[in-house]
Amino acid sequence: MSPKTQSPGIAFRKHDHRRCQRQLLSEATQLCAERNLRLTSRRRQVLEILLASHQPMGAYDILAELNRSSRNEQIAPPIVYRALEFLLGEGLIHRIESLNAFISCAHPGHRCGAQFLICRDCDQVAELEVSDNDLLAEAGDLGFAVDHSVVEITGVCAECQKHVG
Amino acid sequence: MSPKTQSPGIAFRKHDHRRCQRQLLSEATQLCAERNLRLTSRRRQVLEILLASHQPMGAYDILAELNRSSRNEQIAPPIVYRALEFLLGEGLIHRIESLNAFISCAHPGHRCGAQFLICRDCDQVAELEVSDNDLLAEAGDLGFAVDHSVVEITGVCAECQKHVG
DNA sequence: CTGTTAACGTTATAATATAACACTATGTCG
DNA sequence: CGACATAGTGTTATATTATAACGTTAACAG
Ligand SMILES: [Zn+2]
Ligand SMILES: [Zn+2]
Ligand SMILES: [Zn+2]
Ligand SMILES: [Zn+2]
Repeated sequence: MSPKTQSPGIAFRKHDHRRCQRQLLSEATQLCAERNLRLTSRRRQVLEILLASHQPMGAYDILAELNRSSRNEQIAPPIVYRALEFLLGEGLIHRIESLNAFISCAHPGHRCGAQFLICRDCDQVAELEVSDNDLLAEAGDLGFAVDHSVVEITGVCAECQKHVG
Repeated sequence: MSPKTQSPGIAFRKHDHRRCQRQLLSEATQLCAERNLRLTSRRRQVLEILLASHQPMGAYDILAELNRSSRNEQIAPPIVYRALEFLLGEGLIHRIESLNAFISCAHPGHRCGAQFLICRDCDQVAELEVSDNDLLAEAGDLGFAVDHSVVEITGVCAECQKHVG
């Protein structure tokens, strides 16, 4: 049996992230093996950068991180974007459209889109996994065949609401 | 009594768009009057460009359109972005994050975010107005104070599904 | 008018993303 | 093994989207 995925909203709760990180990387490795795909070192490198936190990162932040760790090579944007493209395609990461940023997936494997809560105070982002019935029903009524959905809710997280008062 | 707004999914149905356009522009004018805001000629110009269709347009497409219509001035990006910012703020248009594009709002006034169906075949975009209970419930459970929500569903519209088979 | 502010115009530049093409690693088959 | 096909990588240049900064003009209140 494969390891358990993270519960919704993990980023907003204290947890043993070291463990979380290891688990997600191992799930990714396994998933690529099952699908007969190559999680090359570049791809893993980019995934690991994103797995280091539950924060979203811009492509150029990732690029900078790559260039920091790997001395004496100068890595260029296409390398990052290609790795991101692969990881997106396999549902190992997500793109946050409203931030032009990328974030590691909290429960890899689902390719159909996720939902995010984005705190505009602390910039933390939590991935949910809600079945989005109301919307899908409406789409269905109009005969629309859903492919991918982007749901990004901006606001203030519980923690930050306390600190404002 | 103010004029009726468009029903959900208007862009996917045949309708008298000339009328639709006039109505939305008049609603916008009225709404700005009520709010004591200036719908200046630049702002109206940009709104009219977006009202010309129910299609999303990139900022630079709008810019090109401005430069086409107004001979002998060369308009620059900030002008467009500022008009867009105003229109967004008043809920007269929306930003489609996953397309980096802007679209006229089908029922102006609601500032809290909308839902879109985006056909990847014909590029048409329909605005819905669904109360998004499942998501808001989950956000509520986590104590998250919602501010703005982005919902963009990509797929194939009913019409395009026919033409594929 | 005259001071105050909002909107506009202009220039330059930042931030994000991709096209195009050459090179290298990986695996297949004779 | 060695030739081939293909997927992945590296490199350069450039496209696309968006904003900073600052001066000018228009609108409006006193
Ligand atoms: Zn974690
Ligand atoms: Zn927060
Ligand atoms: Zn219409
Ligand atoms: Zn369509």
